[in-house]
Amino acid sequence: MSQKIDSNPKQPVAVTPRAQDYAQWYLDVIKRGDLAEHSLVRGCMVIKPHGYAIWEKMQRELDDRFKATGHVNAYFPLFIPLSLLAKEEKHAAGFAKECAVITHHRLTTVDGDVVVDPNSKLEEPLIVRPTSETIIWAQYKNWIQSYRDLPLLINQWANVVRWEMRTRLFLRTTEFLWQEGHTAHATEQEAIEETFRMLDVYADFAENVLAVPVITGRKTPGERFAGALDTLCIEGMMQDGKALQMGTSHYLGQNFAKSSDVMFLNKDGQREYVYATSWGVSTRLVGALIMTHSDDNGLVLPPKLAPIHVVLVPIFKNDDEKARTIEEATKVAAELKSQGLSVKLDDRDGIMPGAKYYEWEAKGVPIRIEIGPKDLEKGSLCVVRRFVIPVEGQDERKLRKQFLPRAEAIAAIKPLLDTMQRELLERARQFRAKRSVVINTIEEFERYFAGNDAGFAWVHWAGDHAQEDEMARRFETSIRCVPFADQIPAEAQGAGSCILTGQPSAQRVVMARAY
RNA sequence: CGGGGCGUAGCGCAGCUUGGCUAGCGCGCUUGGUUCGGGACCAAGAGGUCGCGGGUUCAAAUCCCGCCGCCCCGACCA
Repeated sequence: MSQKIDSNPKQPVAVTPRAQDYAQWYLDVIKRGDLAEHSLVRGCMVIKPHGYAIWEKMQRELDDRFKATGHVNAYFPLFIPLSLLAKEEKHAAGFAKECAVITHHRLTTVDGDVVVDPNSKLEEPLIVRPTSETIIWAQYKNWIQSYRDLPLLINQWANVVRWEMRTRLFLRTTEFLWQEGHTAHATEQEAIEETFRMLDVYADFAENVLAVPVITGRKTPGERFAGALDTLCIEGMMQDGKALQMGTSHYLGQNFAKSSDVMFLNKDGQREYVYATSWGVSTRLVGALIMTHSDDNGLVLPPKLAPIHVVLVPIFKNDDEKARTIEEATKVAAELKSQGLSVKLDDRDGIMPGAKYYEWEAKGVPIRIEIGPKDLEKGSLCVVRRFVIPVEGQDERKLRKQFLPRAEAIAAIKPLLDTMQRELLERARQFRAKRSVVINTIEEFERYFAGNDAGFAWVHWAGDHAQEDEMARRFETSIRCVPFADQIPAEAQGAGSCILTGQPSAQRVVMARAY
């Protein structure tokens, strides 16, 4: 039930301000940005071309990084025999509640209705993959004989299905797109190094491409991936102060090698189980992107992920001006394209320039260039940034806009995109810093999360799983991660005592509400 | 699965309480014209199994029964 917030019904429904209703704002940004929509299937979404283009850019960046670290892509089946999934007990138990199950393979017509043919029951049900460890390791068994076959470094881009009870566009849908890396190693140490290496890839990607600052750390046993010995993660903070898990990297030990019986002959001629990792990020990252950078005008994209870097809007009053401004815009577009930029010329007729501005802003295009008759006369271009770091006492819209001599303007675009990329990361860092706090007592903790500006609480913790649940019940918070040493800000360093139990604690953890 | 809400044109809704003319409005869409430096205007159009199935009635979007679907809030999760 989206509510109209525009008093003037003649105007299109704008984006609900963040401050008014954050959840609705998120949905509005997606809608106005033309990123995705609900489908006919409950819990599933349609990723529209603009949203998919962003995902494609993420894929490209990630895939390059995977290749650079020695990985190759492959593809494994969507369906997993039930017995295969069941082999690794903890893993199977972890996913049991959210598996789609295929039980029949044929339809038939009864009295004009198309129904499932009861005679087509499968001997063994198939599970739609919630993740592919089991099916992949069933193959690895045949691929790995010797230490010479290791390491095996494979990634796949795929869809997976997890039958969640409640869904949100991009953040949690029944079907989603992701990549899953599955590697096999001869030694524990090598596998653990891989787990950390890929977490670093994710962290680098998050900060340098998504412009989302992340905390790297380790999940507590209760939050660990089903079947893993260790789960590492990157955690981001959204604009409502909630944490979002943006990627995970798991050290699986020999669990899957044992359940799939994958052994290799080492240099000493002895048979050993191989050591495994798996790691993944999903289309959830699009949600992270939206919730980190976007504003009340709609989507804001870091230039490195923007499907369109620059949109050109010609402004004209008559056919003559139309011809001349479009001609100039076409030239400018060509010059920008030759710099490797992605450029869109919006020469649609019958739409007011202002309407175009709103539309492309809602879609997150970083830079707009307006070209009107005055620019033709002066040999100038009007360059407008999608966002600007506000300056006290100055009109933001004016601040975003600059009139530059043509050549100067064209030369300025790439540096400006770089600047904007940097500013987004910096802005997000500052926001996170502002919404992070060191807390030492449970009373203080309670007050903090009772307020409207809660974010990350750095607290000492020595509790167990049950006590984590207690915290969740009382405050709706969870331990997002046990951060690595280099992630801990100066003011949060040092040992102390657990916020709940008072037991000694070597370091602080990050607690927050989470998506 | 528990609690709440909603299904009427592509989107957002009114109409239902108290059954009745040809089912309406805004946005969007099409065509023509005037416009165009921050969401244009005028005119003429196109577009509907009123979620589905029964029932009551001379007559159902409206009343009754059954079903289906979606959204929101909670218990699970990338």
